[in-house]
Amino acid sequence: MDYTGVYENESGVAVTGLTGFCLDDILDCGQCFRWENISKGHWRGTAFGLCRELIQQDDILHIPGASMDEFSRVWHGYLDFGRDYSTVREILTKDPAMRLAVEFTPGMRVLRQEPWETLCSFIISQNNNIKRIKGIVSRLCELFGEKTAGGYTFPSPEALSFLAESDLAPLRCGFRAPYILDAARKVSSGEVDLAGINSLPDGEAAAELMKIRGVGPKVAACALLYGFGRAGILPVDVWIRRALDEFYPDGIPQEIKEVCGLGQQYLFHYYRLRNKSAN
DNA sequence: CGCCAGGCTTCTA
DNA sequence: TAGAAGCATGGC
Repeated sequence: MDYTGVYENESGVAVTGLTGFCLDDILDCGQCFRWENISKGHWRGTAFGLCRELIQQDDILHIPGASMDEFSRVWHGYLDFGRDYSTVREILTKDPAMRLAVEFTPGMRVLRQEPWETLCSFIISQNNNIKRIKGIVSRLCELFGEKTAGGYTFPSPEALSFLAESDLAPLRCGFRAPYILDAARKVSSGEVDLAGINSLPDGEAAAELMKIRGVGPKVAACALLYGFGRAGILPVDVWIRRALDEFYPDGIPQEIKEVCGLGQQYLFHYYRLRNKSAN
């Protein structure tokens, strides 16, 4: 367990005794696109239709407005508290290159996001930069999501399936517009069965997602890792490609394969920040 | 201004 | 079947 207690008080929920948890690293590492930074350790965003602030002060996470029930239904899973990251770090640090990445941001975690939102967001991510991905996703939610207290939900595949390509023009998402619509239509019709993904092995799960135009190996891998909790799947983008070439010319060591998708998140963040000034 | 971005589809040899 | 070109848009 990566926390020792959860309490509800008049302002919301507090998660105490956190270890291996750094909100700033978790929400600003390219795995999610709907969180806005207010100040250090303080973020606002929407997940599972709930607009909340997340505030970390040392080893305490505050979620104003949340209830105990909401925490166990939504945030426990979203923040991946069901997984013991001290064990994850222990496995990853067996490998010297991965040790560098883990020690760089020991508080990294991989969120467990909504499957459809994750798939759609990473369709938008292709050949794109994180700043602009956030803008497109934000406009998508404001235009086609449902208004909630403080924000907007991520639009359902059904809602998007009725749209024409011209309706998506305000998103300014370029060549990705037909991909979004194809995904929405295939998911809402059941031609691509998101609910059934969980019962498929990795390869077949990826193949199911790749029935959608604009979904290739990388987008499918991201959806499976971030949206379906497949810790052993490793998305390879341009940054990870460079890191793999530098650190693992002979492939990923067998001993870390079961959590290499999680390792990828530490590595992505480490390598990107090391080889760029920032973003 | 030019290069590039959490890639994919299509064209070409 | 491998490799390159083309793709919209805007960040830096």
